[in-house]
Amino acid sequence: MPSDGGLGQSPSMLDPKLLRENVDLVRQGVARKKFQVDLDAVLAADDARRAALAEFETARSAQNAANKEMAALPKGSAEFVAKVAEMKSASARVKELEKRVQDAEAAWHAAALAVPNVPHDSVPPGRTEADNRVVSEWGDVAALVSASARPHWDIPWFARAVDFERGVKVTGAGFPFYVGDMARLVRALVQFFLEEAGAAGYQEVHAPLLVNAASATATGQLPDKEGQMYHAQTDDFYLIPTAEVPVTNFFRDEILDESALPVKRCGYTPCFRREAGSWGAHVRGLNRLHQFDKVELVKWVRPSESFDELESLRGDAERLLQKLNLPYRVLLICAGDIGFAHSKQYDLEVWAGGQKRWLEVSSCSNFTDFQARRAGIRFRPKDGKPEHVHTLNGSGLGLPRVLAAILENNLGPDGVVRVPEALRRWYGKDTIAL
RNA sequence: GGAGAGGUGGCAGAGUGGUCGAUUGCACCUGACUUGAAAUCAGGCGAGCCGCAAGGCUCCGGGGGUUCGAAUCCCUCCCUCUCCGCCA
Repeated sequence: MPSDGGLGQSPSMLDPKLLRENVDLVRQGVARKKFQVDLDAVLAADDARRAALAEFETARSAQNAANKEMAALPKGSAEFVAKVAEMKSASARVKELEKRVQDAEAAWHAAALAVPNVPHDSVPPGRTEADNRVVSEWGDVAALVSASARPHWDIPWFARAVDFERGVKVTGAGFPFYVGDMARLVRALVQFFLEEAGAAGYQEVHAPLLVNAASATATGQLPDKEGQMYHAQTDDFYLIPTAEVPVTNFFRDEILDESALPVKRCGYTPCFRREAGSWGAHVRGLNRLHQFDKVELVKWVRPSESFDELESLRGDAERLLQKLNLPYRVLLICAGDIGFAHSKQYDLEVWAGGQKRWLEVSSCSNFTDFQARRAGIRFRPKDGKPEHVHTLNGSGLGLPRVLAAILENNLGPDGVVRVPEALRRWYGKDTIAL
């Protein structure tokens, strides 16, 4: 159930106390990101809200006391009747003050929603993706240069294996059919990713593909990216753009046992993205789709351990590419290119030998307490008050671009693609060609 | 989709207009007793916000209303259960 909080409990994304007591820290952090926000306006709204709250609480306190006295009075007595008359105006005033508090809280909350998470100290400065830092590379890209290399959409049998035209007829652009061996290969990849995640300690969940507005808000898709999600309007549900949304919301408004941390979960789901306005010239074939498959890794961890957990999460994602023998590089995303809710983010990019391009197949991020605050996910320390957990997630991995890299990197002169050894257990043979 | 019954603290479950943020049981924590444990006894035990503090305020599925006063009455939405209908 969506709990948008009553009086006195307005969930915000950034810790309001952090903002109040360390404005400069937040100001510097936000300045490193690409988002613009008027922190002074947020602070002013916070002041206004607290002032209104104090005034309301004083009036309410008096009203409560008077009501307690009345409870002891005989109902019909003259004293009682006089008191009722007296309290009428006081009651009206309390109502008015309460309304003012609600307005002030709504204004403050709206302002606070615009404040992004602050980037971690280890995040490099920069304005655009050109400033992202390559922190490691794996595999031999040069070895993939060959005369027969070509983009996957130019492989003669590709149009039969991944049928975009039939997809257009049945649904629209970006909803292809995978046919025969290609469908098998998709299934093999899903199996492989899930098995690997399970072996790395992630508990598998099979999640809802439609979520309500409260869930989409908690993980940050709403209100920011409303236009990027498909919306089932009759029931007001959103098609998930990533398993991150349902999987992270599993624990929404819950307090976890500290002994259970870190909680690690994985889930395979199709993902649906409208990708409005982002269709460019080099978006062809499997590079960008409206519906695609992905296995997502999600962690809920103690705040003190979240940045170490980010490193191991990234390692879990990297291992998949290594086992598939696909060359890749790891980017540490710069402050200016990092997401709104993110504190630190690594992207994994696989080398597609035919297109001779790097394709993003995973994004591994630490959201610190940003999502947890919005989603109300806490843990109870040994002896103490509940604290927000830190949440992390990463793709492990997104399918279509991995598929593209497999096709392009393993294509022989004979037009046959050799399927990575790691997939044979589920794929059943060692080549694909239709 | 229709009819009916419900939604209260970690769980169970009282409470139908005022001293109820809420009886009680279980679970849990502390202490006593015990060699230790169990049993028993005593005490404690929801969350959030404002405040230097004292203290105050809010929360009984969500939202709105009636009232001096709402867990309790009204409206609305969501959800759960039972029966009927439909259906992979």
